[in-house]
Amino acid sequence: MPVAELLPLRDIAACCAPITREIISESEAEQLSRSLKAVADPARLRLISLVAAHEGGEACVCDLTKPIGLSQPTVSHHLKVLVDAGLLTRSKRATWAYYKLVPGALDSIAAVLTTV
Amino acid sequence: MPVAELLPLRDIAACCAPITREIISESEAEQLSRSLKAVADPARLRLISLVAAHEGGEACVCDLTKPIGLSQPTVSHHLKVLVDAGLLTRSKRATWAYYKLVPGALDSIAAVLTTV
DNA sequence: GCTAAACATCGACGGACGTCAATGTTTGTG
DNA sequence: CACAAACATTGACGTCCGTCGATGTTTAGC
Repeated sequence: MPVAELLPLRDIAACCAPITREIISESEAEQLSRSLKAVADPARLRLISLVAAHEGGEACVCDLTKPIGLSQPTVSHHLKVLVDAGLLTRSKRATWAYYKLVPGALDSIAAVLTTV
Repeated sequence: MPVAELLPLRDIAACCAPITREIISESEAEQLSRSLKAVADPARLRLISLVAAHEGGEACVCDLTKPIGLSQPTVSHHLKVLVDAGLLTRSKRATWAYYKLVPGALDSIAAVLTTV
C-alpha cells in the first residue's frame, strides 16, 4: 500500500461517513489509510506546521530545510508526498517553489475520525 | 519509528495544540505520528469500524476474522497495535477476548488535525 | 552563453511493516 | 486428567518507507 497516487482529499470526505458510524468498506479503508499515511510521519507533520506558521501561510523549500534538520532532497520528497495527498499546493515563482496548505484538507481527514 | 510503545492518547490531546496553530515540536511530532500510524492501516481502520458497529460496542477476535478476511494471528496483531495506541481496550472473559473502543480516543487525534 | 542558486529526480541502503504458518498459553468441558 | 477452543506469541519473508549523496533541470544575473 504505497503512500503515493492519491485521490483528492475532497473525495474522502465526500465518500466516507465517520468510521464509527457505518462499517467502512475495503476500498474506503484503503483510500483513507493512504491519506492518513501521508500525515503519519513526524517530518511531514512538522512541515505542515511550519508551512502554516510561515508568513503568508506559504513557505519555500529553503525556508524549511534548516528548521527541520533534513537534507534538501528529503524535504522535497516529503513535500511531494503531501502535495500528492492533496494536503499542500505547490506554486513555482522564479527559482523558488512555494508550498501552501489546502484549506479544509486536514479537516476532511479529522471529520472521518470524529465520533461525536 | 515503530508503531508500538505508545503513550496513552490522552497525553497527545493534553500536550498538543492543533498543528496548524502552533509549530509542533520534534518530540510532539514523533508522538502524534505514532498515534496516526496506528490508525493509518486499512485493516485497522476496518477493525475499528467493525468493533464500533458490533452489538454492545464490543467484539471478540472470532467475530472479526471472517468479515475482515485475515488470519487470526494477523487480526490479533492489529488489535494489539490498537490497544497499545490507546484506541481499544481488551477485556478477557472465559476464553474470549473482547475489544471495545476507548471513548474520545479517535476524537483526540482528530482534534490535533482540525484547523478551524 | 556561463555561472550560481533553488529545486526535483534517481539510485541505493537500512529499518520498519503486514502477513502467515507454526507453536505456546489459558480456559472450559467431559 | 486429557482434549478442544480461543487467543497470543514467535519466526520468517517480501514489500514499503525514510534518508542521503549524486545528478539533472530550470531560472536569474553578469
